[in-house]
Amino acid sequence: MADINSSSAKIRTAGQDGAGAADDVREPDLDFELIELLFFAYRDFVSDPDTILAEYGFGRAHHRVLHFVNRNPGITVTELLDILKITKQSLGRVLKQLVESGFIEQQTGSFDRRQRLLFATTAGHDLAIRLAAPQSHRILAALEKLPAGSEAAARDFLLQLVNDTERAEVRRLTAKR
Amino acid sequence: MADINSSSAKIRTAGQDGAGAADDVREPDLDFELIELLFFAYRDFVSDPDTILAEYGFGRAHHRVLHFVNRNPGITVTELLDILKITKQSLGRVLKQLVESGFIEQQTGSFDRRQRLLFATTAGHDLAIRLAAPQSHRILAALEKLPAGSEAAARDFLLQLVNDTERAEVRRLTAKR
DNA sequence: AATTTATGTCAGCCATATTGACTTATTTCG
DNA sequence: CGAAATAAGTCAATATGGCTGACATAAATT
Repeated sequence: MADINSSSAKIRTAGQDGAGAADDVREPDLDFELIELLFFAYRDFVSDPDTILAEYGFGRAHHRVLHFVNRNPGITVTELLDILKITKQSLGRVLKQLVESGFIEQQTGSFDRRQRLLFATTAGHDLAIRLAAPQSHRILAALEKLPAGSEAAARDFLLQLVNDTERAEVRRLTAKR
Repeated sequence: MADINSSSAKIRTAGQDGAGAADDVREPDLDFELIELLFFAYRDFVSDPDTILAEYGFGRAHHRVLHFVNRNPGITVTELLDILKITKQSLGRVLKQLVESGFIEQQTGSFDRRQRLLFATTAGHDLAIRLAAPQSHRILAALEKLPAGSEAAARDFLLQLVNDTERAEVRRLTAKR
């Protein structure tokens, strides 16, 4: 293997040139710590259900859809799209698979017959609970190691991270029960 | 459009049948609230840099690679794979693009000449900062609305969400400066 | 009656991830 | 020294989950 970059151009190094703080790597006004912790926490948090999902040939997209349908019985397709922030086509594929495999059922709306209200079947509910369990255990295990009030603090922090325009809706969806 | 599911099978509904709490939707032992808040917070948090990335034809994968290279000058490919938890092939593609477009440079390791140490170029550093800025602003704006101590509480909570096996390493990577 | 809305679907494309096998260079170890 | 292990790069094939744009149908609204 030949050497790479033997004539090194302008790269940034971590000091050690004895010239003082001229090439300081720190960027003190940016909260890298929380940026990275959000990445690492989410990385491990979403990986929990993967082995369960693999049993059914499902992916994380199926998980998200099933979760919010189970939690919001009778939700419409449009409402689901607003939550997931994906396109109709992207949702359509996984939703169809969940319906065909018997985890979600559709009912024509009684007020507005254009709507297809979505419900988890018993199997869908059971699977949603199985998928939520390891994530919930991870959260509760974390909170057990932290002082009282940490759950409320975490809730408040995460809610404030949500877009201003979405916060009321997210509060409604998450805090209702 | 024909009706769907006119002969409805076993679906779960949200009460309203006058039969009491027999089909209660709540699952009191699962922390759905924090599960969902993590989803919503992360959904909006990672969307911040998208428009900047689109300027360069990059995606979120490029962002993650550039971020951790910029923050860890001289990181090896193996270390980067451990952080991102993706395969060598997945990393290879985006890393190659970042090198070819001049945001990351490689240097042969001096101790171990098999290694390719990764560094952000000046352009890479500048882009990494541009990408981190809206995420950091989102975090700081959230913390401004919350009581003192919320930053430490958020940090502690997120760190505890990380896998036990990874926590020490994540602490080392994030808390170092 | 015309328009808007909710949903579904087609065709195609792109980004990002996977596995498994294999190569090269280099280091480490017996 | 020679064998084995390691770091990195690459190949081919495949899957998932996003996207756009266009179009169709049914039903509600104006």
